[in-house]
Amino acid sequence: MSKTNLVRFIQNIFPISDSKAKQIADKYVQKSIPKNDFILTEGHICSASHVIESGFLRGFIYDVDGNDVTISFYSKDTSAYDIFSFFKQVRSTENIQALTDCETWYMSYETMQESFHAIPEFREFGRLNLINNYGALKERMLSMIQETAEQRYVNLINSNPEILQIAPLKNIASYLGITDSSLSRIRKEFAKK
Amino acid sequence: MSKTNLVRFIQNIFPISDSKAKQIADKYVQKSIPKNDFILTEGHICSASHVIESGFLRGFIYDVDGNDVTISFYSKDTSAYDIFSFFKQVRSTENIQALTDCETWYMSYETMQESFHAIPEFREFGRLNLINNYGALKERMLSMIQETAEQRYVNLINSNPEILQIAPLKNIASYLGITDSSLSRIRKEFAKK
DNA sequence: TTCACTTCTTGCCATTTGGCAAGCATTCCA
DNA sequence: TGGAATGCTTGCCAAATGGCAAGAAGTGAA
Repeated sequence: MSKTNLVRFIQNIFPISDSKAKQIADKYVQKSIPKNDFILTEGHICSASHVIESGFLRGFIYDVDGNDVTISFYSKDTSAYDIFSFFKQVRSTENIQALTDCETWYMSYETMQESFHAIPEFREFGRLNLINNYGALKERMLSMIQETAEQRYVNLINSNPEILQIAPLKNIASYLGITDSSLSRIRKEFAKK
Repeated sequence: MSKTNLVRFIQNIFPISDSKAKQIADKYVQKSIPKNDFILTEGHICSASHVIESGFLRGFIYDVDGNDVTISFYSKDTSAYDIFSFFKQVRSTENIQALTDCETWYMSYETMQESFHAIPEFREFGRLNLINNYGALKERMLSMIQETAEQRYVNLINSNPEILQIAPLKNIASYLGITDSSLSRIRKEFAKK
């Protein structure tokens, strides 16, 4: 499979020459993930970062009452992994499962460490990627503080409409911080408008 | 003023030799910040990262309705700055203000870039610091999704009791994602227990 | 095809939180 | 020191959300 999208993904985060971007892209390995397969389960160290070529994955944890709580959705041109577990090489509390068949490009922790060392531009790419992820997480936390559930739902419609067609309602509800009953009602109200 | 705490702060994030830690600490410059002074105002690029030796600061934004929303509290042995604005050198939407007189160690963006380049251990320290901040933010977002306002309040009592004595109730309330009236009631209920 | 399972909706009611305003105490200045 | 501003509490009621359960519709597997 062509690494065109992967190269574009890299250059989108850190604008560098095609040749440098290709050199980085070469470190990634293709992988097919069948629907419902896990790329990470809780209690394990996250060993690889997956850049998604196609398909959707879902990250979730089990809360103290055993409820499945969706932490994040991963779609095309995002990286699916537990950042904290991966970079600190500690056990993850998170599960990441394919919602659909997926094609990804992955890189192991070891390869990433070596590549950080060998390719300064990759180091910078990695740093910017981290910062972008931090910024996105902060945005999301602010929306949890400031916005109503309905506003968060509308944001999700606008930013990631496909996921609403793919993930079951209860997953979307827990991602938004509400119950599936409430989301069902919000959706009904929103449809009226 | 002695850089003992600063050196310990560095080694706590990334265990390295005293001499390396001191070499990094040397890049930080002392600064006194009087109560109510701002170290960052919205619309400006965050130009420095402040490691707090003593005192408390508060980060906040104004939401669409002009309400003051507290994003974070900064206390001893944390860094006060807008990570995204600082590392990407873009305008911040955030304000950071001293809640009390503060003593800090700061480093400018330029010095940090030079030091990243010159000291590989500092680079690694910076990366770990970013990852720790990411992890803390993720924890906080999860608590917004999973926990009740009262649980979040109790968490704050346990993790940062001093801030409850220093920051006004409405700041703490918006930090927890609720109104000051609600927090006042939650506090009353909690006191009964 | 059938049967179990999942998904989604909805009704009922409880709980949590918000919005607003009044009242009181404290603090901060001029 | 007087007056304004700020901070906190509380009463009243509305709005948002949760918990639970029932039922309809869709899905998947033997």
